[in-house]
Amino acid sequence: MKIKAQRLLAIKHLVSSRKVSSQEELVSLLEEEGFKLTQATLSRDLKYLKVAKVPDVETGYKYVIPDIGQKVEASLPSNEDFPVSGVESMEFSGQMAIIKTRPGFANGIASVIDSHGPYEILGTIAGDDTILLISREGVSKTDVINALSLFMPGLKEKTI
Amino acid sequence: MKIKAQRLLAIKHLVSSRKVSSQEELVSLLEEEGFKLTQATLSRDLKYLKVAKVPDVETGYKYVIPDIGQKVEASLPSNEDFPVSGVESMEFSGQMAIIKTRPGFANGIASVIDSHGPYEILGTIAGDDTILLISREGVSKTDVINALSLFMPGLKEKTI
DNA sequence: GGTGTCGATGCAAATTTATTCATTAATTAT
DNA sequence: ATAATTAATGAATAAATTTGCATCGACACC
Repeated sequence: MKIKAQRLLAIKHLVSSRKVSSQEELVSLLEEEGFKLTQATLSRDLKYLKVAKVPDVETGYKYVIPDIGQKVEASLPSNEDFPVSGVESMEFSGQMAIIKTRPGFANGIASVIDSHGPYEILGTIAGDDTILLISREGVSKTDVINALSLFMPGLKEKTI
Repeated sequence: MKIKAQRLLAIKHLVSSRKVSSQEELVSLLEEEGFKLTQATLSRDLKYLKVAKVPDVETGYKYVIPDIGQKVEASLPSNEDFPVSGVESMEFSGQMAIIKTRPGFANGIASVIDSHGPYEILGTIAGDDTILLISREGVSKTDVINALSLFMPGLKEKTI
């Protein structure tokens, strides 16, 4: 049906161009554009479009269009276990860990860790061949290793 | 009762390892792992972790951990309250603090901190976008924030 | 022309999720 | 230590979302 297709398009456009925080709000916006529908229908539309509801700092919640090709890490394509090959060792001290890398690799590896941004890791700082990693309070060494292992398989074997 | 951080980790793990389709379901799963909490708390946890609810063909809906690339906030603010404008966030862990900055800003901001040399701050180390700040023993988190706020107004709002 | 099927939709109920309020526990300041 | 703040949480409630059911209109077929 013609109207529905246009409406879906309008929904996509609205959702991606501004922060919509509830379905009722979106119904109003659609009405301003000449679409007449109820929230129930919108719920079905959003499900059809796979629009997700995600927490947002500013507005509490917002709807987002699913990203299609997003699994890119620009600088390190198609080499998933590259990072770990640069790691020489990993050792803990309290809630800190020191990761020794091959010379010059520390920054690259740290940026990989940062880009994955695991909840467990508060932050990292890299020198030339050493990374200092600070883990969040209440997080165990095992937690850290597990979190990193998700994208750095084999890391466990490097820990002392 | 276990610690909140552990619960957040458990939530993260559960959500990423299976398709959870409602908060009540997740409350049950958490209970099986020994966490006792209500749906209200879980709602807050999910908001904190920015876990999104997304339509799923199999289960209707599911929760997903936020993906890496979604920070498309490419706004370049004015230098009015430099250097705090370069600060993304500040978070404490024990007597350390991790300050996240915009890429490349860490050294500049750290040197500003060093040049003011507040008594409360033992020292800083800067990477590219992260500063590790070590505070003196006996100094509270608030002390640190207050000291820094003297020349970095608005920093308090950046702390997590 | 009837009649059946199907997709779209509204209404209202059911379900799910978010928030308010009050209380308690932690942390920090005096 | 004691007071003052701040953070965490549950119970209850409000708000938001999903869904069952009935209807309507378009189309196909007899």
